Amino acid sequence: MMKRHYPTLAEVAKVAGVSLMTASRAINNRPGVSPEKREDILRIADEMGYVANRAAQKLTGARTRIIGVVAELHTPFTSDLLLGMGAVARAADYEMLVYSLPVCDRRPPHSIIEMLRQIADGVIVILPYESDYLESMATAHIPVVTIEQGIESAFPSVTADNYQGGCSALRHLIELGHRRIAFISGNDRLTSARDRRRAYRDVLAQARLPYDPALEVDGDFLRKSGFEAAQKLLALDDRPTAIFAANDTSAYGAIAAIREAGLSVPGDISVVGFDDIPIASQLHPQLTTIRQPLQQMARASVNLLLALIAGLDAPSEQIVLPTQLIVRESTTPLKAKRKKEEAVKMGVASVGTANLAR
Amino acid sequence: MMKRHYPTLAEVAKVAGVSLMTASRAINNRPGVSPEKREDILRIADEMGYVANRAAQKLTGARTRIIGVVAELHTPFTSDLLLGMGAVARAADYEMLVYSLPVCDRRPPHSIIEMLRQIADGVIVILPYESDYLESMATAHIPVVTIEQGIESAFPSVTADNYQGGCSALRHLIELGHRRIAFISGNDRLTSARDRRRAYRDVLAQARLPYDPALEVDGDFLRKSGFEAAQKLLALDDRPTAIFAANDTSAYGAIAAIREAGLSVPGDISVVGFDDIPIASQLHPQLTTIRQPLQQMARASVNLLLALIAGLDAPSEQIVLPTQLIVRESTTPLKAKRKKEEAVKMGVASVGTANLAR
DNA sequence: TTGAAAGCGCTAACAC
DNA sequence: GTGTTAGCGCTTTCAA
Repeated sequence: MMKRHYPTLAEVAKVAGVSLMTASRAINNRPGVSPEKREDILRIADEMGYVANRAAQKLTGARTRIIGVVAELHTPFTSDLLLGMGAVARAADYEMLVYSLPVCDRRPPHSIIEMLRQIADGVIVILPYESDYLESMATAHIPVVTIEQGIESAFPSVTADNYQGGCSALRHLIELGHRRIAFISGNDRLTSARDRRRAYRDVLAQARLPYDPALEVDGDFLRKSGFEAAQKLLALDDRPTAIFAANDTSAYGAIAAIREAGLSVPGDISVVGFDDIPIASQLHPQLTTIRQPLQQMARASVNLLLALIAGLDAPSEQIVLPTQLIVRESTTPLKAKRKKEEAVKMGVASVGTANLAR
Repeated sequence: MMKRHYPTLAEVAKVAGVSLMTASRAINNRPGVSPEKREDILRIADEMGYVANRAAQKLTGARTRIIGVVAELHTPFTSDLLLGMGAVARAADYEMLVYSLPVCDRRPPHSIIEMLRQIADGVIVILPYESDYLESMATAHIPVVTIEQGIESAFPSVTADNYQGGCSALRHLIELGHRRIAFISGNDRLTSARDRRRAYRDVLAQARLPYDPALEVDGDFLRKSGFEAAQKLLALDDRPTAIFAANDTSAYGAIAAIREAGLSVPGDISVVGFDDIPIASQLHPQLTTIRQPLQQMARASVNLLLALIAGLDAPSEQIVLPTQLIVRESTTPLKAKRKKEEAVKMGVASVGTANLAR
């Protein structure tokens, strides 16, 4: 079952009756080989099942046509991003290998990139939440593109327009008539989180709505933090009628807390998330959210990296891609709620509570 | 910012005033170096930031201490498996690189494994649903371990005990008093799916319950198939009181269909899934399911592979790991439902079912 | 258009 | 203990 080994280029050359170099040129589609010989060599290589040894290629300083990716696999849309990147890479005749970044036990990014450097032609780093990453990467000897980091990155980077997305989310709520709108923040170590927070404050100001610090609760992008943040908000005397959560995961945490308190989404409180994770369209309620342009981010990052590899020494380029508001079930005009409240206050309880119960 | 290059072993040796080989031995922790020199060399290597070049190591036939993994990243618990495998690998001082298998555009597994062979010391393949995979892998020149494939694999493999898990799921429902239990199957090209189906039939037979083909609906592990399968089941004259879905994703699809029909889970129909995907404990209702021993599978597969790499030529070993029934909210005793039905039917009591309800 | 030689960074096998 | 030699599979350089 285990053949002795795969054929080497020398063996292919021998069978084809040419020198090593001619075979190399033919296979790498380089000039300097007569058409007949080239065809011959390619056929024989194929028959023999020849596969170029990338370790050997790399050693000589040549390209391996592999790109490396560093990513935290457990993060919700990482796999979508990776799938997209893989497709783009393959279309360019590149392979992609992923280094799975562990959550806690993290080794110096430096050494990971160094390992990938020995294999790949370039590296894309999908930055983790916890990020003292960039500093340690500074001396990479290989083209690097980062994703998910804002303008601060010293590397060429690709990111979603988090600020614009946050603005869309908030404007959507305001257009629905909401005035008391809360914000559940993400981990502010990430520029994406900071941009979303900034959008919240800016749009409130633009709309001349009062800014109430009690409505801005700290979170960390995780479900649990969304749950707890919502509990805090629900405990307020004058609780919000809408919540903008910094990401979908914490939005669903908030929804769970709202329901546990006997309230409904969007009946009592509208919720907007951010990211449009896959299950956002499947869970009940389907979540109104801001879609990250994952496919475009994947495409842009790979293309940028390939350009760097090709030697187009793009100066620290920052690509920012637009987001999209996706309106689903978790938001509703304030009007409905107003009416309901009025009904309750007027003592016409039966209708209102019947609705609430459902 | 870009230093010219990382130091090579020769350079370290030169600085340390020893020969290349002495440096190599010291760094690889091999015998044949005096303690003082060894310490010296290690210190200098560290100071110079030396990192062994794995491409070069691989070329000489030595170990790279990298394991390769082939996996479909979008499959629900793949990332958990990968996280676990990564942790185990790192604990053994191995790194792990993942090849993301595209969903459709698939290239010959052969060539993927061949690529990994040039980099890694061994490969773990998490088999995809669509699987004409194994044949094409047959000539791998490198240790290979497969996950998620049953006994048929020609390779050493690690798998969850799907049959036993299916039995637990069904017995749980029977113990709750259910007699009309439906099954929504998975993709039968996978042994895991076939084993779960077999468990369904066997336990029904063991419990002397009638087998009704109408209650066994084909699915493919996807949410949509669960949804549609449940719709078929709900359309039956005598619809089931419980459903065993071949995986959690299709179980949630079924739950969505049940709710859409105005029924409740578990009030009207109990549902058991399989896998215990992360959100199974977070969605409403929290899903009763069979937990795959992912951490153990991760551990076992890596350890098995490392053993093969170490030359312990384990004959095609098949490791089967036990699953665990996790009882949550989506299942409930039939009793409750029976009472409701009795009320509806205005007192048409059935002695036999009362006994069964226990 | 072709081929021979040198060497990428490392290790296994053999000297000393 | 230590160093020297050869070579892994390939590409780059240079010569024919």
